[in-house]
Amino acid sequence: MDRKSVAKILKEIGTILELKGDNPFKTRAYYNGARTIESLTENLNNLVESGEIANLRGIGQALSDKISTLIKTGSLPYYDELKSTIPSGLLDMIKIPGLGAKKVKIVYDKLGISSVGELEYACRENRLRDLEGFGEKSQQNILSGIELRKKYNERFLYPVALNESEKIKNYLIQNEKIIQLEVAGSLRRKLETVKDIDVVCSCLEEDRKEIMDFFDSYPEKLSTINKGETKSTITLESGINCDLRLVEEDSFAFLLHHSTGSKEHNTELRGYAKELGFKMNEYGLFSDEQNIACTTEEEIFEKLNMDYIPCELREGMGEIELAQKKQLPELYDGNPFYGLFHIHTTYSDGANTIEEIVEACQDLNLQYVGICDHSKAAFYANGLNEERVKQQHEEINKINASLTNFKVLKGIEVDVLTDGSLDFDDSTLSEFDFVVASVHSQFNLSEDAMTERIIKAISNPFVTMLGHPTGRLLLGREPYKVNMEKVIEVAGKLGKVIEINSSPYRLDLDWRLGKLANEHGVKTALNPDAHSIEGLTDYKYGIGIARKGRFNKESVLNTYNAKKIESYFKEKHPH
DNA sequence: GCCGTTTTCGGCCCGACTGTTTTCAGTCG
Repeated sequence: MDRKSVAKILKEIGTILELKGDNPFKTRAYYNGARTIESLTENLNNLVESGEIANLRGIGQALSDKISTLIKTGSLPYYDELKSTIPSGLLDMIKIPGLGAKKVKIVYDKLGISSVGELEYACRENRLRDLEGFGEKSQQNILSGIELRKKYNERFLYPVALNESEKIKNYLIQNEKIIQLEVAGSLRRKLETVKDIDVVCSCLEEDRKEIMDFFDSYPEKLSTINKGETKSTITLESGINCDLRLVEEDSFAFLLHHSTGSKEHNTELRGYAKELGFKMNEYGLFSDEQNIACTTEEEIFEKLNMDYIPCELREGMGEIELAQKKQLPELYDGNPFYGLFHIHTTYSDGANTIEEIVEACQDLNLQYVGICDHSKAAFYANGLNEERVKQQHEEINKINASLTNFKVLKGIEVDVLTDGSLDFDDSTLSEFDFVVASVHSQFNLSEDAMTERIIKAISNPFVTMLGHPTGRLLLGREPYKVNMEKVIEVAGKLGKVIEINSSPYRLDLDWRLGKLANEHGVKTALNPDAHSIEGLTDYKYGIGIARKGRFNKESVLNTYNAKKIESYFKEKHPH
């Protein structure tokens, strides 16, 4: 059993305990344990084997026993028994907005409802309305929650949410009563998918009502979820919820921090502040009844005697401890950025010619571009055979001869076949400046087979980079099963690059593995995997992910200037 | 269930809003 499955089971135990009305702190202990396991970079099997598992923060005797049982036997009697005490549908019901453990329990106990379908039916028959603690409104809210869930599947791609946030920002800044305004939340953390948009503002107390009315009159509003004096939520026509919170100027930095951090980051930081004798909330930092003024987030961290934590890191994944020790890594900030790799052209499935791509890259002030069309196994994408590779190289030679201060690099996105071999032989591969190896078929192998397949592919001396390592399509397709820990380890040993595929549909390498990649000295490249000129600038999404993954400037290949990248590839090229 | 430089018990982050109540529980972030 793998790390993710263990985490999922622990989380589910937490939810079931919550449904059964068990001690809320016990419930939380399971959630915390799940999170710890989920964000592990060490191999879980090894930790269990050595017994170190019990030393992890948040994992005590009980949890370490259960995790060990899961790892060793693949199942957990405690979990199975617990699960058999409640219908599985309750676990779905709890995901509906407005329904928590307590209310699900009431609905189940009083009406015998044990699935979302039954719940919807009961709402339509007005059977929830008369339950204690429920009413007309809650019945209606649950019903629209079910509808919305069906329609929008809960999360949105980063650029979709970003676009919506910019529109609402442009709308709100027209209101002159607003003093400061920022978009916070997971958008500001540059998370790959986003559930809602959090906007924070400062204003005078007497202007709150007017601003909230203005927010509620947003032309692209679909409906109002709640509307208070300092906090309101609306649903946009696109289906995304948007929160607005208002505070006075003195509290703005605190609210901005509060609304930016993940729940876990905030919980941990407040706990730490408390250890130092402070109380911290979205309004300020307090020592006894004394208010400690901060006008920027930088000052807040300073007052807490820790490094400033960049937004992208505020996930509650160990950044607070590092900041306390003043050991936060220096993150790549997008500068310098000299060139792109992994660009498709009309030779395979791209929309633009090499020349058009070159021109667009020059407009972006880049020094080089790596052309990477598909290889012959990708017949669906008009992949290149050996003959057309030659043609393309001749064309690139001509273009290069005509260019000053810009270089076209010869790359290829070569298909990794089922057995891990590549669909060009070494003599063809040797013609390229660099080679990206990607899996495009046979996603359903076992984890072992897939891991072996990918490791074999990157072990080919001509392969420079691994392309989209898990094949996931965000909100669309699950990653294929692969032991990325092993892949990263091998990539580190062999000096192979793992791309951060920067297409907003992929953002793969997952940033959660960045820490491990760094530990193994693996470099990355922010590859837009562009299939048109418009896609070239997708690399900017990769910058956010690289920061979340804690990559520094030196670990990002795009920071190499033309001269340096050419000599890097030459050095890596087997002779 | 976890944790400990006030350690083996008694804490465990904190506040806004809603819908239901008639002072608050539940949910959410």
